[in-house]
Amino acid sequence: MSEAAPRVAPITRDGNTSARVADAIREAILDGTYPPGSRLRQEEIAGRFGASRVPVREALKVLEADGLVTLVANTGAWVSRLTLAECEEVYQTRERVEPLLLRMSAPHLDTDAIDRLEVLATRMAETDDVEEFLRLDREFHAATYAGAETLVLGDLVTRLWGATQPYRRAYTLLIDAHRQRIVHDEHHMIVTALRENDLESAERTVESHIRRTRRLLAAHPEIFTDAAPAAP
Amino acid sequence: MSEAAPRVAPITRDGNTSARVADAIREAILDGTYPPGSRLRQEEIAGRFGASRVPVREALKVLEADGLVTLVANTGAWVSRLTLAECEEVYQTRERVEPLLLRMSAPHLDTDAIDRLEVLATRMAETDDVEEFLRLDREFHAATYAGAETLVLGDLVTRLWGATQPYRRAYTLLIDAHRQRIVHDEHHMIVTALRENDLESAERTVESHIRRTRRLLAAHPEIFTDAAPAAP
DNA sequence: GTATCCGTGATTGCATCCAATCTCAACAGG
DNA sequence: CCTGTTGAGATTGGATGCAATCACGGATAC
Repeated sequence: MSEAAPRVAPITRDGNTSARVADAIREAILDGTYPPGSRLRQEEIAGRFGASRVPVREALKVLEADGLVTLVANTGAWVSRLTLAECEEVYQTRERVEPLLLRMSAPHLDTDAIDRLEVLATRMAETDDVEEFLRLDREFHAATYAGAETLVLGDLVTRLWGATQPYRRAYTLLIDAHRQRIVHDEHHMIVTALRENDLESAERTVESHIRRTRRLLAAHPEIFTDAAPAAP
Repeated sequence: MSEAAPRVAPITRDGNTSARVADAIREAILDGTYPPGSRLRQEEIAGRFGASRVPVREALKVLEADGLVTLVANTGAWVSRLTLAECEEVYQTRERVEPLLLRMSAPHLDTDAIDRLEVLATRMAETDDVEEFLRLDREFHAATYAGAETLVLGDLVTRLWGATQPYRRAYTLLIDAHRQRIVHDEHHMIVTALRENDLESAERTVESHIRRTRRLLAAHPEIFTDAAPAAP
């Protein structure tokens, strides 16, 4: 490893080092610290967390199942890179699945929760910072789904969001998305539909919200052709 | 462990022991060898495969991400057991996602492939053996999706099938599903829709095919209350 | 100048060993 | 008779070390 990375976490012996490592790597991928195509070396990561390579390997396996990391036997691990086609596939899947999750969540959202959604939607329209926009966007949609008492579907949607996060960031940087009024209109439409308990309308709105993003991504294939050391 | 389990596989050193172990455990869960709720001991599995516990643990992590195994830190691993509500959730997800996968697959299925589908559907209607019925059913639907050149959606559907496989088996045993004419009618309807390149009809048919199964499962909650040593 | 073939260093995969934690049954107390 | 506690055994979690494999640069042939 090139430089002596400082230990990010103190030594804990709580019996789930690999889970901590997985969460930290996931976080680093989602916040852009590890961009798509970058190599993940076991020893470097292990050093960074004051752990051995065993829990790191387990974490990488988990992240591979999450679709965030691509492993090649005897060769190494890279942060997954999606092609445009794969990204569209994920978005199409989201178009089908997120309306369902919203439908399951809606009945359990009380007035307070919906008020908070409105606040988030408004703050999102006002911020100029891309990272904050992304964070609020994620938080908003997560909050719309928070009522769902699901075991598998919530995890699935989280995974789908995670897989496309780097491209959402690139696209937001490119498009200046917070300026696109339609995005915020859609968010407020979702809030209204939830307030009025109109599940049909809520479902249709998220669906077209996602579809619109997919089509915009498809209109900017250059996002997917950035050069960087990558796995095949 | 009670008896010395024979080595199932010869010693290979191809650099992916953990993948082999994961596949084998998955297989064992899907074919009912390890029923839901049964405990998976690392050492026993390691012995069975002539491997050490390290690759076994990696395999268990992967299977946990697949939803097939439930891990509890410092305690152990169990084959996942779904509640009726969770199972319905998975089925509802499948109702949304599989039509999409079929739509993506259909254009790439040639006449030969569709002929083979018809053969599978017919054989399924003729068999009396539950295990064979399950195998053919799985094979039929997998074949309808085989045209899809997807990276994530195919895996997702495979996962969803895997998570519900034990309950599909229990339900088939209970219901004598191969006698239910509607099942085979639906299969043939899918074949016909594919032959006529009618994507809308194909989508709607798989959707109701899955929905019907979900409702039948919901009508037999006793499937989910079998007593067995289980994780909380 | 280009393509092919090693050989060395770096990196991964796995087995073994030790520490930490949980399970479970026997036991003491109410 | 029931409940809470405790200690031995079983089981998991993680660190270290070694063998296998791969990446990559230099040398050689054409």
